[in-house]
Amino acid sequence: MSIVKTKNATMSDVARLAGVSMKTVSRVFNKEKYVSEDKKKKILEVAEQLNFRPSLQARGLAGSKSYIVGLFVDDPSGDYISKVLRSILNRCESIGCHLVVEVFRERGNEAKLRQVLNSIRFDAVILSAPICDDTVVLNALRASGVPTARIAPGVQADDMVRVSIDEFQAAFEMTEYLIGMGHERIGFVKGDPNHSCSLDRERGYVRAMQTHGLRVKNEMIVPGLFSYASGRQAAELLLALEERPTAVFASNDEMAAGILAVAREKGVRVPDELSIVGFDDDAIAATVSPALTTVRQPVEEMAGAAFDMVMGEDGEGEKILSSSHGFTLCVRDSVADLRVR
Amino acid sequence: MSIVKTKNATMSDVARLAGVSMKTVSRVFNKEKYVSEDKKKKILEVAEQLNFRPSLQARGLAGSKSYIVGLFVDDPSGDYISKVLRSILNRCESIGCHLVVEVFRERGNEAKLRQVLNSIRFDAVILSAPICDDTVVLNALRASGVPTARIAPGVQADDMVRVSIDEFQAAFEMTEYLIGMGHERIGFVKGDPNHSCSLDRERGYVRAMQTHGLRVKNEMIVPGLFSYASGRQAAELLLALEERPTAVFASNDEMAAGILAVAREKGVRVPDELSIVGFDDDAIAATVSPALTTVRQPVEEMAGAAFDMVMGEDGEGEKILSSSHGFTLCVRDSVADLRVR
DNA sequence: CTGAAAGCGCTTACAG
DNA sequence: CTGAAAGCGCTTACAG
Repeated sequence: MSIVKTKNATMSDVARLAGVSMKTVSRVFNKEKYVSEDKKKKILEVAEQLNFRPSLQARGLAGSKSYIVGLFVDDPSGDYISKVLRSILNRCESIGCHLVVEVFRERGNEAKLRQVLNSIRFDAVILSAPICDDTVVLNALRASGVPTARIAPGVQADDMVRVSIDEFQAAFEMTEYLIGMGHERIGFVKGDPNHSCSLDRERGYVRAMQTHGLRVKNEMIVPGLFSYASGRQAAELLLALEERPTAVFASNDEMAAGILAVAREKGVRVPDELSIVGFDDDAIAATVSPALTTVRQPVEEMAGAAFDMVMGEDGEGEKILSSSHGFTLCVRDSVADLRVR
Repeated sequence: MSIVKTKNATMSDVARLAGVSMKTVSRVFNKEKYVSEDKKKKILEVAEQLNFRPSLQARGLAGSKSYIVGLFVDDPSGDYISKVLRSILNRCESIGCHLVVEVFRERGNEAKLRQVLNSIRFDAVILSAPICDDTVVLNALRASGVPTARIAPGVQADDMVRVSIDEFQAAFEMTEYLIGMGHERIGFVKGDPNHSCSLDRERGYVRAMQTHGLRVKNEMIVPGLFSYASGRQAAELLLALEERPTAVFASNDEMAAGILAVAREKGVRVPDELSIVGFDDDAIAATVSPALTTVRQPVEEMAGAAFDMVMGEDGEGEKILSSSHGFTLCVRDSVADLRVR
């Protein structure tokens, strides 16, 4: 019943057995230079034998680095966050640090913020949307001095790392694509208004319509929340219109999938009677049928870049604080070419 | 450029300003009893004013608790893990501890295991499949004395917490459901052989077939890996058969979605010409069209139970080490009733 | 109900 | 290239 819990070896154990001081052992594990090869070898040998690793808690307390990076999300679900997670976890592994995930469901949750920021010392914190635009969070992070990276931010914060794509341009091009396929009555489903990209995407749509001399009707722009369910609701509105759109641009793929489902239930053929496009190239986009034409954004690459920049901030030389990433129009089967009719 | 990083207040700051010893402050923050109400009030007041929270790193080093729980996964993606994550993150928040996620891609990765287990002191570790059956991991965890919970484990380990559903029975009932709908030629797509549930589900299928006097043909059982792509491959095999199945039971919903897509591409009508059922009630199940009939397992409830049990292990009284959860047959639109023909 | 002392396992800042 | 001392911010084990 009472299994002996083998106590971990400590740095001083290693030092003693290797016949050196703790400081020298510390040097080896922190990859500092100025350790003679033979001592280094001996230390590594003893450490291996004792199965020694420096304690995260002890280093975090004693030193200036914590080997912990934080990822703050509003919701840990969904394909988008999965990609972010996967990418960051890979990076953490390769540099030997660890990821702590924290959930901030509502905006400006100061209690949670203090709880987290005052108790854990992070080497860096990465913020996904919409938290990356929560000024309460940003200010607290700034006050605490933790290097911070923001993925797809909206509000200005020039002191923090940011990665993004040109949301406006991507939506503009997608809309132009639809127009190029002969569509004129194009509906638009907005994203969650809490996400700054929602407005950018909407403006891209509007601008493209205007640029091509097409009328932007209010009834053609309906609200959405980035969820499948909200996509379904949007579809109900759009399909109830007297003059139905021939194409709908949903601000993300989940909503596009919801629209697709409703269309099918109502016997509206996609893409023949209704073309549908999304945004993100979420896993769902290639899965539904017809597969969704969408805007692919390189989420993993972006999250990786955010990590690299924010963890490199302390280095000497000029620091890179911002990177803009490319997007691709991913053409699949959900758009009809009206020009061939 | 050089913003003053406001140094966090420490417990001794609070003690000094409140006119008590550190130990008393410590008592308050650890909710120990035997602190007079007035001192407690004063301490809380000062702490609030100083915005004080006990340091995770310091408590972890000094005390027996670390306030860190680990979640080990083989892949952080997918709806299943998202649910696990969400559930555990909720629990962590409510008891004031933090989640560290670690990825173990291959089995028996001793290097990573030592790295993680020797450097971080966890209060508990939660293992998802298939890591929960990796004996190297289990032994290391046992040796380190960290309370461990396993979600849907296969191999025996009576000293560890486990949560599960009756995979065999669920697959049995789903197969019986298909048989009850008049199907006799029922194909089966296996899951990833690394997951113990795969074999259980297959056995449930086989047993149900036998129980109802139906022939289990080898060609009707095809391999799969729980991925959408492997579902597609399985569909190619099954649909190329001279005697096609009238129904296919995929070991999870992602594969079922892949089968559905291939069927549609080949002009095979679902469910009229081919019924398809899955397992998990993954987000994708309700999203595809027709919506998939599937087995719903209460993943969040299971993960929550795992957390509660493993964190309660230290308590006095008998500890609950195992919980079995209910599943539901979730009937949607992907099965044809052959009896009405 | 309260507190003084020691110690957790490292890194820092120095000194050599 | 190497090391001795102090200290990080708490909890533990005692003593009262």
